[in-house]
Amino acid sequence: MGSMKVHQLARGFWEHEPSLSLGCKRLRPLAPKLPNADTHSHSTVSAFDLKSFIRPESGPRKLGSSDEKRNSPQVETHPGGTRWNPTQEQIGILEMLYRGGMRTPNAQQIEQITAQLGKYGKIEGKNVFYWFQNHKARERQKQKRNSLGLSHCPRTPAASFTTISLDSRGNQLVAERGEDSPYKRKCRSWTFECLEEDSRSCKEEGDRTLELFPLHPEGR
Amino acid sequence: MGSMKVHQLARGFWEHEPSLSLGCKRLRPLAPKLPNADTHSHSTVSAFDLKSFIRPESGPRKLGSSDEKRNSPQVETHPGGTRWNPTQEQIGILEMLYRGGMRTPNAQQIEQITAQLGKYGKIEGKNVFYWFQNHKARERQKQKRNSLGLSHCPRTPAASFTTISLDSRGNQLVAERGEDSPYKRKCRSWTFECLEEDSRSCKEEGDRTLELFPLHPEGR
DNA sequence: GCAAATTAATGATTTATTCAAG
DNA sequence: CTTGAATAAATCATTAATTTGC
Repeated sequence: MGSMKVHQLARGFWEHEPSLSLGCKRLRPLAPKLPNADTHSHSTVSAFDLKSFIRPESGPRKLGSSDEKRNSPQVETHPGGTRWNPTQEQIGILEMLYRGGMRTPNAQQIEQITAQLGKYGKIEGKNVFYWFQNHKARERQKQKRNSLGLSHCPRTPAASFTTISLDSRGNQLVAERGEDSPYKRKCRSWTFECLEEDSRSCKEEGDRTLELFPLHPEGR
Repeated sequence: MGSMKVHQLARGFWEHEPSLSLGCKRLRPLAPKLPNADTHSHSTVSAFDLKSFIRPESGPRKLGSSDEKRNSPQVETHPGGTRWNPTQEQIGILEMLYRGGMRTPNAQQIEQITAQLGKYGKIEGKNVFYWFQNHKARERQKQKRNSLGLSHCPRTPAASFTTISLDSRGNQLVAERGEDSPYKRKCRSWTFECLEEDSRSCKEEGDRTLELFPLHPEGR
């Protein structure tokens, strides 16, 4: 939960290259526009709240104590807690789900999976998200590579959707593939969180939460 | 607060295809695709504190009264409120920051920006995130297109990093570009949330909030 | 002058790549 | 070398602009 600390030294800053080889995509018309129209409108939806949990504490350094539930038998270390280090059970369940047909779990599913897997070790929703993302991509690559020798790719059996649930008693996760129905919907909303951990800022006080703007009460 | 409802009918489900034409891009399907639906599940959990704001109520329909600030002169409608529709002020500030050099704000910066822009209209952190993502990408495209006629691309002046801050008194956002430091760090953590809103469910009572899981009290 | 029909922008997602920790 | 993490490119989907037919 909370505090995850990912640090990464940014490389240049992805200014990838100027490569002119853009190809043949479709160039979108993209005429310049000049919207400046008058004040536009507005608002729409939502707003949620992003909880600003930025837990100031947690020195950038070692810590490794923050987790409460670390009981997992797993050896893993993740001392400084840098990146998720899945336990066997976690991987097993994920693979099971994948084999069951799950490819891109929606937010709710991710939540559930995360909760389940959390019993076996530290994990966050994004880890699950990424896992599926990566696993899917890598399986595809692998298959593509293999297909060079094979005739035509078998194509994954199902294009249907999968819902996970669990048996009421066993606390078992169950992935069932459903047929496609008329609508599919997916939404996800994110809350950004970051514990900053700059080399310099870490010695500062938490974070200033001052009001940046004059505070137009009214707003648009 | 809370309550955001994003609904969107998903298209198939990106099961992209094994399309053999990997060499070239994939052309826009263009064909209508029929969405399918799914029943999903759900429950909540969450590893973090995500407040399970899934407010059952709030019919998908009109509402449109929720905003307090609706006095905007704009004609607007944003009835169902689907996607963020930035106001002029918001765009202006974002562009200012962009011109100031900000390209990929980190989570804290996003929070601050969001808080500020929220004064001018409804907005969420992800909108800010996406805005920068899109704006950056599109500026790049534009430049690339232009560079065809020009000699060499000027390349954006700085690859350095930008931090926003605000002057302690003025409540002004200030974007300052810093030189690159040895470390750059960026982390973001997401909280997944989803309120389902199926075409059918909308006429139903809110949403099923069944507990899929046994509810292991412990959950990580 | 409006409002449906088109088109241009652009918000939101997904996929492909890249980077680096272990 | 494997694979978690993160960014950028490619797409998709909606909304605002515009255009067009009454």
